[in-house]
Amino acid sequence: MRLAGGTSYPGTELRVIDILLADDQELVRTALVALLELEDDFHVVATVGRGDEVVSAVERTQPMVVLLDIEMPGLDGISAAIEVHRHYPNCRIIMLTTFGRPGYLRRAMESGASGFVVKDAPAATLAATIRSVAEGRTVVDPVLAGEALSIGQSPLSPRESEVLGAFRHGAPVAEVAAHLHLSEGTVRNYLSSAITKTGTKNRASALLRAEELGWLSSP
Amino acid sequence: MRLAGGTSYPGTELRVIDILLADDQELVRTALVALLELEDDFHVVATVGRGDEVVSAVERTQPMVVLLDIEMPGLDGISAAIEVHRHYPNCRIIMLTTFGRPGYLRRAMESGASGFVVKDAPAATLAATIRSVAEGRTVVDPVLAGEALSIGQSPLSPRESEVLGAFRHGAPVAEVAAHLHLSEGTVRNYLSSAITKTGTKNRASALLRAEELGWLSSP
DNA sequence: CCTCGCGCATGACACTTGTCATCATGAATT
DNA sequence: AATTCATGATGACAAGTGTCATGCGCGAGG
Repeated sequence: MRLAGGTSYPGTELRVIDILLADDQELVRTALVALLELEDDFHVVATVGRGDEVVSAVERTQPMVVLLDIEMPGLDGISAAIEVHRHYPNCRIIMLTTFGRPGYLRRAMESGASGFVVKDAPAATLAATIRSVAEGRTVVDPVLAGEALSIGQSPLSPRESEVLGAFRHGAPVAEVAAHLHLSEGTVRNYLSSAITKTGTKNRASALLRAEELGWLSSP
Repeated sequence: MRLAGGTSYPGTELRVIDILLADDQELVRTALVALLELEDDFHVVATVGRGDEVVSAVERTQPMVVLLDIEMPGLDGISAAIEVHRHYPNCRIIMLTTFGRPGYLRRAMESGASGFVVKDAPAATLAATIRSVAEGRTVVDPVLAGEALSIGQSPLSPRESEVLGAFRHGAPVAEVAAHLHLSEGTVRNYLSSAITKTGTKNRASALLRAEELGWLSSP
């Protein structure tokens, strides 16, 4: 069965695409395998539930395409993509994630990914993306791509996004300052400029906005 | 094929369980359908992507079991469960969610659900839960049930959790006070006691803790 | 070379938050 | 009838937070 994309004529032999799937939720992972295996030109050769298991699984199974969720324990999807791309540059990577954060998209593509699909997309989109990417093309959800271009990249300096991100657990300034080996004043200055640049009025909303745009560095 | 649970002998006729699936992410929804349809005693009669479409879909298709994600646009899963349970008390409900918030579990069961499965669980667990629930039993992940019992219910008064929840978007006190038609002082008092009861030091961490335990009222 | 941006720091100031004491009301218990 | 308790309010005070001016050193680019 084919959900979308590609062409196959009677008598044409099928080129099976070997896929590795990385997603932290077991049920979703298994379900996606069931979905992908409905296509007769897809074959899932391995699945992993942690980012830090991706590279060794790629080594073992040599898949053609790797589907990577961004939110994963151990190692996030972007970092995993960088690792895979460094060791196996011929291996195609598709990011598959819940949120279409424009900043994520940019970093994903810079990390060596060839495709970006949100979990809100229909199954046909995923199938079509896998086939296109396997053939060497680069595929990004057009809506997302437009958003990413219109919003542009993060206005936050690396340090600003690092400091802002350090407040994700609601710690007070003093703790964050100690943790980053900075003075409290410095932390408040970075915070202040991050608040200004995000167009918000306090750290909490700055954090929310930065997060929804994918402007925060490493989790 | 059967992943787990139940018994079937050669010659025994199969009782097919009609299922309605509600999940906001199209890809996950489709994938879960593919997974469930692998079982020859499951049949997915309808899927919806919004909480406020659940009841009418139940009316139309009269499923035996409803699988409800908690996070959904339109109407959250718990409220949807209450509606379904009121109109169709014979229809069995299973909550299927990303997080095992103990508070969610409690409210889910009070809302008339018969089962609670986290998306981290293996597919066999879901299948077994569906079969058990269809036969009239009540099934809750034992780990989760233990947690819920050990933590107990929310110590926050309804008003406290409402006020605390109003800070989810990072608004300052003045705005929240205006929005809730309260004086600023009152808001700060509720906030203060919520902070105390969650054992935290500021509203941000109070919010995080309350959220992770499922202590906040309506989204 | 010299400016510009970034990283880092200090100190001062105004404003926001968190805590506490106190008080009033109405509903539910005892 | 007395007590408890959630709701709602005020005022005062201490901490925490956000802004700004100012300073220094460094590296990249005009």
